[in-house]
Amino acid sequence: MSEHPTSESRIERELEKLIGSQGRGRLPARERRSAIVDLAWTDGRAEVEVLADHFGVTASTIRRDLALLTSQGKLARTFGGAMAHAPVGETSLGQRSHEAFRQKHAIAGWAAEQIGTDETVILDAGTTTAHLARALRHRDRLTVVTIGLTVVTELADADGVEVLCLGGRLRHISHGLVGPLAEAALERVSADRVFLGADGITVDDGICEANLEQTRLKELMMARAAQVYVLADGTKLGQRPFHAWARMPASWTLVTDEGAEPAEVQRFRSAGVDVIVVDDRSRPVD
Amino acid sequence: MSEHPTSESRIERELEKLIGSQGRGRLPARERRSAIVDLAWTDGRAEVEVLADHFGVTASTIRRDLALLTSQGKLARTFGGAMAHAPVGETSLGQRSHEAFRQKHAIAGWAAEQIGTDETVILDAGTTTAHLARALRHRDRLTVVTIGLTVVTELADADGVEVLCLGGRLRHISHGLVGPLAEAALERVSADRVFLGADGITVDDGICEANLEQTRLKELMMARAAQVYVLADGTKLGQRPFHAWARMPASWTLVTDEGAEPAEVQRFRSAGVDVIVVDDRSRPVD
DNA sequence: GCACCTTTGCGCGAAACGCGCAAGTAACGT
DNA sequence: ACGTTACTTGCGCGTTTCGCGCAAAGGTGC
Repeated sequence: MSEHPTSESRIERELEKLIGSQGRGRLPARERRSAIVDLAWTDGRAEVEVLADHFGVTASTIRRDLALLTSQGKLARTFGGAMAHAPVGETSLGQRSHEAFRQKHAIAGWAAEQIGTDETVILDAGTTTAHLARALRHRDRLTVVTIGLTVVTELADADGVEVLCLGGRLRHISHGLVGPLAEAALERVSADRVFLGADGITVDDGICEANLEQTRLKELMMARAAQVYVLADGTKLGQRPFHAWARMPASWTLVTDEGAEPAEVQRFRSAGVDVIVVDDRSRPVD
Repeated sequence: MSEHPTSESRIERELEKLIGSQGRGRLPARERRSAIVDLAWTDGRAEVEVLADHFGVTASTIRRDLALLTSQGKLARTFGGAMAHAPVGETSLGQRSHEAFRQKHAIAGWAAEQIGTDETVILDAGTTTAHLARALRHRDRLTVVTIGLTVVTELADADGVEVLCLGGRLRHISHGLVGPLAEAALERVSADRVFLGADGITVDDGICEANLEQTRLKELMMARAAQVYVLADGTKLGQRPFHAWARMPASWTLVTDEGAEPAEVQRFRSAGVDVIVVDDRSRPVD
């Protein structure tokens, strides 16, 4: 148009101030960003153009905001805008379980195949059992009893699965329930199978955990199920990271992946443990 | 180069087939898409170029795949690629609570202010109480007792808050726990305050819910707390969507927003109910 | 063998991106 | 009160990415 497109838009901005095109003045940057997160949370996603229009700023500004918020982990950037960043890993299995996704997925896959229709299974807390829960989402006529928040979350919308959540105090680190309430509830149910996770597992002492509250619960779960499985990727075998132990029953099954030391596997087999080594590769996701 | 750039790349493709540049042939479309989801889940995100290179197809194909998978809700599209889609609305408060975000947020904000240090509060299941839980995330020296899965999820990483999850059978529709296990656990705790949600609330009959299992639980929760609050946005007042009712105690507080009918509010006040009407606007998020 | 559907590659115009610069604004110290 | 500093915003511009349409290739069933 004229010689100075810049000065023209400056005039527009002046006018904007005077007449308040967006009404009641513009929000400070900080509030605007907070509001963006708000909006994104409200309807899951927010588009750049819409936001720019809504706040009366240019798309550039919105993009900068989104870049900032993304770097802060409050949002996730998409093509035309951003989406509410459900902190994958906090609620579900995400970054947290990146370590050994394939292994855990494969182990969980094998475990899921063992569970028949109309059975009742107990699932421990932990990322591996969360994978198992995920594998059970589309199952029908199945009852899952659990102390794991991640497990419940995975099955929250699995209409075909009956989910029984034992109560208890929430351990923020593991997202599992522990304490008297869990133990009392456990006394009121029994199951066909129990699938346990483990911070470490040895032939001599059994499952290793951070404290006795957890190991006690694991022992109780084992006592309430006919068949006991321990799901532990190869790195857990023979490890003793803590000093609380859950003793194993006479008969149980160890499910691990090919990353396990053959010598370690042999040690378990020699002790009469039924050891399953699943193939990491070629197990489709969903 | 030559007159036909197309024919040149066709030759390249021919060569690709013969020498197997990507090794062992190309995956069928269906498997490739599955593998893309797998990869995205594994490391959280996947870039178009990387995927194209990995599968030996063009970026166009990958984009089409991503578009398809996005429409199926399996992935979320980002600028240079895609990311693992943690379905926000399923786990936490997302689309589900879209309806009345501001109202619920404001109500929850007021409720949070009532809770003092070292108190124990019972939180019902529901989106409004989930908002309340969210408002309590950064609190310290506080015990939250709940039957709401969304509440537990919100507080899963709130290290300062002691979370006691009552057990029970999971209602997939409301993400709440019900049944004998929940009732039994409730008998073992009491609290300073209880915050209840409601599908409908009337002066004469009290809280309206879909079935007696829930209303029974609500009555139990009310009996276990010194102070009773019902959090219900304006649209819930006077509503009778179902036919199961929870009777109210002699003294209780109704917390609603300005969307409530003044006549309706007056009806509650006349009946001796303590009614709080919070301001929807100007309550910062987080 | 043929017709039909799906998948793939490619080109091209449109959209979105982000970087750098300049101008404006708020906070702070002297 | 004034200047300095840090921050924010708008704009231009080159770059990247997107997605649509078309034609060829591959697969399937009659």
